[in-house]
Amino acid sequence: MEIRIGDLAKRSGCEVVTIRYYEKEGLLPKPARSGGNFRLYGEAHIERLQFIRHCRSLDMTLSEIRALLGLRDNPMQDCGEVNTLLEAHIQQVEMRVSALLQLKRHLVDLREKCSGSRSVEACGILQGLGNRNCHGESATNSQTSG
Amino acid sequence: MEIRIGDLAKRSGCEVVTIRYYEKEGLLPKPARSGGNFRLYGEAHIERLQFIRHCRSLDMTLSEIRALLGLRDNPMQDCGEVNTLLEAHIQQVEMRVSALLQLKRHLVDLREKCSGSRSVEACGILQGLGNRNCHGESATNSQTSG
DNA sequence: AAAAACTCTATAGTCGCTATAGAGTCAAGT
DNA sequence: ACTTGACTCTATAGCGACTATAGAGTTTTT
Ligand SMILES: [Zn+2]
Ligand SMILES: [Zn+2]
Ligand SMILES: [Zn+2]
Ligand SMILES: [Zn+2]
Repeated sequence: MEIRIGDLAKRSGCEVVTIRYYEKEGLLPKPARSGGNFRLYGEAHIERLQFIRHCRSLDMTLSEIRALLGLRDNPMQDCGEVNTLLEAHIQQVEMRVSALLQLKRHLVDLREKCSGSRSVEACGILQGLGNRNCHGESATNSQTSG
Repeated sequence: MEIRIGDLAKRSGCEVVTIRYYEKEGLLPKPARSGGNFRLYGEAHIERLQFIRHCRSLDMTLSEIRALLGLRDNPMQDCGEVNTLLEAHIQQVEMRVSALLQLKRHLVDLREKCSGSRSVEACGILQGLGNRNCHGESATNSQTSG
């Protein structure tokens, strides 16, 4: 059961170049080669690539995935690290969600500011964007002394 | 009122290199130079950079910001485009939020799968990640025929 | 004058791919 | 055997929005 890179791409829903990229990044082990130097993949590669794609669909970074693969490759280990990693990832996602929601609220506020007037000059949106006190910059920026 | 790049950076809460980058990208006009070839900025630059940073804090891309600046530079125009751009941006943010929420739900489901067992091999999380049917791939992937 | 702090340009790196160029390989048709 | 076409190979550059570095020059402070 040896398939070529194109078939693997089809099976995994991932581009050929991406597969080669994963190989270069050390996520996929180097496969056997045919006489004509084509990559030949087996079941293990297929399954591993699906694992990677699954993790990617969950927005994990390649380095998170590398860590998970490393754990998977040593099945005798304690799975505590898996939990830790997943937990950290969930928190990252949560943080991004709340940041985006705050963002959206601000954007919607901004949208209200255009009273449907005509000129750009009078548009409340652009005025709002030009106003530095429009929304709190306290979160990221705490060094005001100088 | 001419300030140097470092002061502008402090005022705008943005790195020196980033300011130079904005200049190269055409978002900030080339400033005057001192005898020693240092950039010298005036009020207009400060205000414009604050506008840019404000937009960036709303996660707008530089090309969206470029468009807004272009509109702002021609104040007689109709502000309809401003609205359109903002509306599109809000929708993008909304889409990202819902994608992230779906993601989070999946991640939380996954987290439940680890029953606190010990070995990585038996960990439900890794098993879940290895299972291609774990979550619907119908959204992105519709070409199953071949 | 010397040291520290700032600025200059140019270049490469980040992440997770995507796109391109130019060459080689393979299977099918004639 | 020859050609066509689909596939694959390596190597390199580009995306976006920066960040980091090197090596030189300028200004300010001591
Ligand atoms: Zn308006
Ligand atoms: Zn604001
Ligand atoms: Zn577990
Ligand atoms: Zn899943």
